[in-house]
Amino acid sequence: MATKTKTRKSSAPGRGAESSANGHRRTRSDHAKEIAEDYVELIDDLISDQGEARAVDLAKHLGVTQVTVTKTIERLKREDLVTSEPYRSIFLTSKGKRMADFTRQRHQIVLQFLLDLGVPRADAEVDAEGIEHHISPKTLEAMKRFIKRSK
Amino acid sequence: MATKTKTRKSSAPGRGAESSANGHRRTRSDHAKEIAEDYVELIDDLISDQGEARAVDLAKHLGVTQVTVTKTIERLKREDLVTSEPYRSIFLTSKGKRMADFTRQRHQIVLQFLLDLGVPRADAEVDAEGIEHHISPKTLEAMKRFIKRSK
DNA sequence: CATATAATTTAGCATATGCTATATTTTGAT
DNA sequence: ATCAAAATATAGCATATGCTAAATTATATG
Repeated sequence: MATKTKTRKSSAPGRGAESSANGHRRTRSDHAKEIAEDYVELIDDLISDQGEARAVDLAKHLGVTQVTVTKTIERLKREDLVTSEPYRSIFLTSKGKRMADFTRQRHQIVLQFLLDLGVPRADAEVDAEGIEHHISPKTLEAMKRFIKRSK
Repeated sequence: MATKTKTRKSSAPGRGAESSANGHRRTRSDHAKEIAEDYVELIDDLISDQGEARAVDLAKHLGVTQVTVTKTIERLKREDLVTSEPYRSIFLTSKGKRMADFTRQRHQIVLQFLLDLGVPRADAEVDAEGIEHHISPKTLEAMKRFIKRSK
């Protein structure tokens, strides 16, 4: 019944095949990790700039409600990235601080890289936020080399 | 009461302030859009390479189960990006095809850019998948210029 | 110190993505 | 044509992120 125009049994697409189960949408936990990086970096910034990190400020900066912040903070607590007592401000654990430091450093490199590449600052800042979570060590090094070259 | 070491009312952190509610984690729908881009691009590739796009192949390439694919395809149908009948293969709508074309073009540019930057191919391929969804038009143009320069 | 305001939490809900187990349909081989 | 295998769908569940509304706690001000 019905005309089958193509056989199913060809297997292994020419291009895009070798990526099987990799490279692509990297499991749900990767997304959660991006969120975690955003949070710890912002918490660290707020502590530096304002002396403390309050949920209300996180909410403002992240563009979400305080409820969302509270729930995400609960997860970050479970993952030993932050600590906080009810109705008090939020602190980073040493693990959280380490993540924040690394994330910020990477962020600065990506931003400077985009600027040196000729991307207008406004766009560079937005894009840096978006792509920083997906930069491998190799790419980060290539970006560093490029920045040095640009000096 | 306890000692308060810092006042709360400083407002406007020195750096990282102007990003308020922007630049950062851009609403849940942005994540859904990334997934959509991955799907339509892969569907288009599979149709080109194998003649048709089956859920089982999508699952294999994306590293998720067929159930997850089915559910996401349901959403993409609602968004008028794909069509499919029960137990049949998946097709792109014109809107889906347009998205796939744009996404693939952008992907190629990002990949070539990373390669020209000196990133090893294996890493470049993984990173391209990760960052391609976060590249603004301005950055894409800067990447194109860089590629031309590298020729 | 009493109280209004601000910040936080709790409760309840929605959506997107992911899973396993099981049922159903299609495909392919005999 | 039958029947086993492959593909797909359905049911039911879990987690992460997001929301509004309402309750609770802390802070600031008179």
